[in-house]
Order: sequence, then C-alpha cells, then structure tokens
Amino acid sequence: MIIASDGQQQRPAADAQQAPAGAGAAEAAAGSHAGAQRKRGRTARAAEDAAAGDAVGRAAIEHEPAPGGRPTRRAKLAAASAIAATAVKEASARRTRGAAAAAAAVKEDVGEDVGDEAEDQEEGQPKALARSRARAAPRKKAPKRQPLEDGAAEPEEVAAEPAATPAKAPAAKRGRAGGAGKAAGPKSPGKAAAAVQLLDEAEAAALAATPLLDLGQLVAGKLVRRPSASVKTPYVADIQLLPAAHPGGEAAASSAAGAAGEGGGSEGDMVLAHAPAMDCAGMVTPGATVYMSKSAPRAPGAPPAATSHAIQLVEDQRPGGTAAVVGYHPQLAERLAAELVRRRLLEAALGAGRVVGLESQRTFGNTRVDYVLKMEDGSRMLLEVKNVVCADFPDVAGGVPPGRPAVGVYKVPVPSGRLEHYSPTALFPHGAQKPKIKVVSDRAIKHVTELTALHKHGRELPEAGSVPHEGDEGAGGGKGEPEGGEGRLRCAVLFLVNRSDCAAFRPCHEADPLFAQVLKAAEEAGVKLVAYDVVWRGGAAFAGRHLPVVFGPGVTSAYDPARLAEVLHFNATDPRKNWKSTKAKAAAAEVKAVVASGKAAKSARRGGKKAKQEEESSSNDQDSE
DNA sequence: CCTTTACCGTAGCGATGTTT
DNA sequence: AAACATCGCTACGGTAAAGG
Repeated sequence: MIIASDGQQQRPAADAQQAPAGAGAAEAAAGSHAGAQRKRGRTARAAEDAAAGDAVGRAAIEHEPAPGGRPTRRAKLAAASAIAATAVKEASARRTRGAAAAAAAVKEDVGEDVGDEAEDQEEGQPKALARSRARAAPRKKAPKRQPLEDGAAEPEEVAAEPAATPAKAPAAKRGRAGGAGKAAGPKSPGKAAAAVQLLDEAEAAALAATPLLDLGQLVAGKLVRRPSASVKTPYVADIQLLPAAHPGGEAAASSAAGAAGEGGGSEGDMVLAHAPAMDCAGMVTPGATVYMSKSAPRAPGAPPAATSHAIQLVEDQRPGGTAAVVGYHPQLAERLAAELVRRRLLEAALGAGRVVGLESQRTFGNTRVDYVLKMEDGSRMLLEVKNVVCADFPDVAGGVPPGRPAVGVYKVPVPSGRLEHYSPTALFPHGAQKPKIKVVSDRAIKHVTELTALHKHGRELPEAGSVPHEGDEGAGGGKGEPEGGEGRLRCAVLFLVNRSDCAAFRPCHEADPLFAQVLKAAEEAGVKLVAYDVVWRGGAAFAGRHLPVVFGPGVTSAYDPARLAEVLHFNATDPRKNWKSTKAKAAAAEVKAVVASGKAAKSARRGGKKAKQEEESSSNDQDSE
C-alpha cells in the first residue's frame, strides 16, 4: 500500500485486477459510455431542477447537455471519452483541492454555467415546491450508470486507461442470456455468451490475500433523514459529511480513507445519497454512520441524477459501544458472490463438483435466478444470493445499544447472562412485516419455493415464452438425491453475510416464520443452503468463512400450504410493484388512442394499411397486461 | 379513523429499432 | 450481419394525501 504525499492512500495497481471481470474504474467508464448522449434532451423537469437548486452535491458533477438532434455514434463515443476524462480530472481535483475547487474546475473545463445552485437554497426549500417540481415534469427513465464505483477511486493511471476502452467489463460480468444452456435461443441470436471465466486453483490461491471487491475511496457521512427533505422517495437520504473516517477500524491501514474534506465536499456539507436498501433493518436511521461512493457524472443530455452519492457500507451499533461494518448496497452481495464462485471458494460447500462456468440473471420458468453454475459433469446449479446484513442481539442488560431503533432488533437468550459468552448469529430476512400480508419478504418466499420446485423437478422447465415440452419428465421427481450429469439441475441458496462478526446464519423466524419454514422445507428437499461471510476493511471486502446454517428452536418445514398460496398470490398480484409500468401503459394507451384516431383518418386516404398495423400493435399491448 | 392511492430514484435485462 | 442504441419493464417500500 502506497501512501501518497497528501496523506491519502493510493491503491497498488495490482488491486485493479482482483475484481470480477474488471470491477472498478473500468465499470465506471463503461457506465458513462452506456449513458452517453441519449436521444432525450434535458427535460423540463431538469430545467426546473437547476432553478430549484436541487442537489447540493450535484454542482460538482453536472454538465451542460449537448442540445440538438441525434448525435452520431462517433460523436457519442467522443462524448463518452470526454466525460471519462472529465471524471479523471475531477478525481484529482477533489483529492487535491476539495470539492468547491473541483466544481469550479469543472465549470472552467466544460465552459458551462452550472446555474444558481447555491447550496443554501436546498435547506428549507418548501416541500410543496419540490413536489410540484416533480409533478410538473415527470422524470423519464435515467440512463445506465454505475453507482458502485467512483471515478475518484483509482489513481490517475488506472482510471485513465479504461476511459479509452469503455463497455468491456460489464458484458463479461453480466454474462448474456443465450449462453451455454440456452443453445443460442431464438430471441437473442448472435449474442455471444460472455460467461465469467473461473480461475484455476493456482490463480485463486494467488489472490487469497487480495480483496474480493474494492470500492475504492469512500466518503463518510451521518444520516440526517430519510426520505430526504427535498426528494420524497424512500430511496434517497440527506447525509451530512463527516471528517475522514475509516470503515472497519483498522482500515486506517487500508484503502478507503474516505476523507470528506478532500472527497465529496467539505465536512458538514449536506449531500443527497441513494439509499437502495432503505433503513436496512434499523441501521440506517438518523445519526447512523454510513460510507458512500460518489456517483459517476451523468452524460451530457441525460437527466441529471437526483443523488450525488450512494450508500455502500453502514455501521451497525453493537453491544458494548462497538460497531460492525456492514455491506449495505444490495448489489454488493451479488458481486461478492460471483467472485467467491470465481475463486472456487464455494465449491466444497455446494457439494456439486467442480464449477466450469458462471452465468448471471437467467430465467427459469417464473424465476430469475441470480447465477447459474455450470458443473464439470454437465449439470447445472442455480444459485440464489441473499444479502444478509442483520445480526441478533443478546438478551442481557446493555445488550441492545441505547437509542437503537426497535425494528430489526431480535434478542436471543444468553444462558450465562454474560456478554462475552454471546456470539451473534446473522439473520435473514429482517424488518417489519408488510401490513397486508404479514410477511417480511413475499419475494424471498417465492424465490425459495420456486427453487425448491425446480430442484425437485431436477431439470429445466420450459422457459417462459418458449414452447412448452409436454412430455418433459423431471429427472429428480422428488425421489431422493438424483444423479448429476447433462441436463441435471440443482439449486442452492447462498446467504452472503455482509459482515464479519457472526458465527452462524439462521433464517429469522421471529420476523418471518413462513420464510423459515419454507427454507427448512427447501433444505429437506435437497436444496443446498450455504452461508459465507466477508470482512470489510476500509472499502475492500475480503473473503471470510463458510458459516453453519442453523434454524431457530421449533422451526420445522410444516408450513401451511394455504398460507403459502396466499403469499404467492399476493406476490403475483400486488399492484404496488407495478405502479410505474401500469401508469406508463395507461399513458401510452391514451396517447396511442389519440394518435390512432388521427392516423386512421389520415391513412384511410392511403388505403388503411398502416392504421391496421397500429391497431394490431395496440391490441397486442393490451393483451400483455 | 382507517384504508387506499400516488409518488419517488436507480440499475439491469431483454426486445426492438437503428446505424455502420 | 453485426454492433450499438433505445425503450419497456421489473425490482426494491415508506410517506403523505385523498378517499371512504
């Protein structure tokens, strides 16, 4: 580890190659590329944003859009490079001169007027103003970007390289459908399966001391409120920047010396942060310490981001005044899991032999699984990853830190009554039950149920949208543990314990008895349950241990099928989760109706052919609802 | 008073459309 | 034909206003 002259730590170049398929600056650059120069111009909402002085931290990263029509591909690439280059400049500027200076530098570089985004406008901005602004011009879909990486994370020589070669890493990381198992499905012809390459044993061993994932320099902050006072979505929080702090205690010796003073603004500044896991079982509540990445700059022309930061890690207050660093961002679990697989650290626990391939986000029947592992014997294993953040508390005096919100607190007896005889157990799921259906996560229950069904079936079900094979017979059929081999399908659930202070994992029957029962049933059906933890030091996660999966006292697989059916039905029909698409469809249908009536009159003069097509497509749309 | 509804941000996949 | 761009959709759930 090299300590730079300004006191910031720099990452050795070797670290850049540890992450799966090029996490890091390459991804950030790719994100910029993907979002480069969308057709959509800046919306009315965006203009109002600027007038309202929306995000305090945004001034430093905002760019003026290139107005006008559709840019050529070359122009887009050039723009992407320019953005990336700007990001690099900003990175060094932030490190050396602080955010205000960086913002000024960006203004000069781009020759833009950032507008009147005075910081004090944000504080005390009337709620009604924010709301009316949001309603006046509904925001369109934001372009892709990478929240996990910060252009500032890497030293210049690392960041500069991928800026010139965007959109390489993510393709490999994601792994395309149409891979090994799909035999080049008809709907995605020609798309090469870019499955993750696994390491051989020697390569994996050589990486043993390097992090699974490195988020680079993070910014420390204290949560003031969520939702933010200015953006009412629960996924956005107001965060007050803290002086330099180091997640994980000894992290001072590690990389993520998140210095607010040099990083994302001055100490005490308020920023808006994306909080994708919301309160995270009571950990992310007012006063909580969080560690954030800075959001990559948006492409010119894209609607500006509402948030300047994204929460990555949080401190969970533990008994005795200690705190555990917990991986907060839901995406961390998937990325960490992929790297664990890539390094062959899960093979023994999965017990299905040697893994030869890894694909992500494949759909089987109704379920989209996180990963598909291709095994040496030709069989496949579906791996569902759950991010585990919560740990129980000892039921002794002082066991729960004062001021800790009650949500997410599950107490276990300590027979001796002594704190030192207690070791935490990681829990999933956590949090309050949904009032309507009285479970914490109907989705998790659905996933486990469907994985169990697939595992029992023992081979692939007809894929959604494909022609069903009527004569498809299961290889497993639920009669014991079937043989492996070509076509064989097995299932596993990985509970990625995103902290290092737990000795075991168990499903949290206190929060969700049905989930615990369904999981127990899955285990009895042969679904592998694996728990593995990681150690956060600074902004880097290191492989931890394989933890035992245990069940609380009295938890059995005897769930009530009617109750399960009720939950699954709720999951399938909950209108809330589709509000956006439902609304979009309604609006589109309305527009279409108006357009169609206009066109019908028009094309009647031309023979009516086009109007017929319009009608067909619109009726198809309605069929799919 | 209780229940329902509208609303918010971000990221990624898959399908479709467009350019090279 | 291949590569790239764009769109539609999905996931995640708390809050406040509106409705009964």
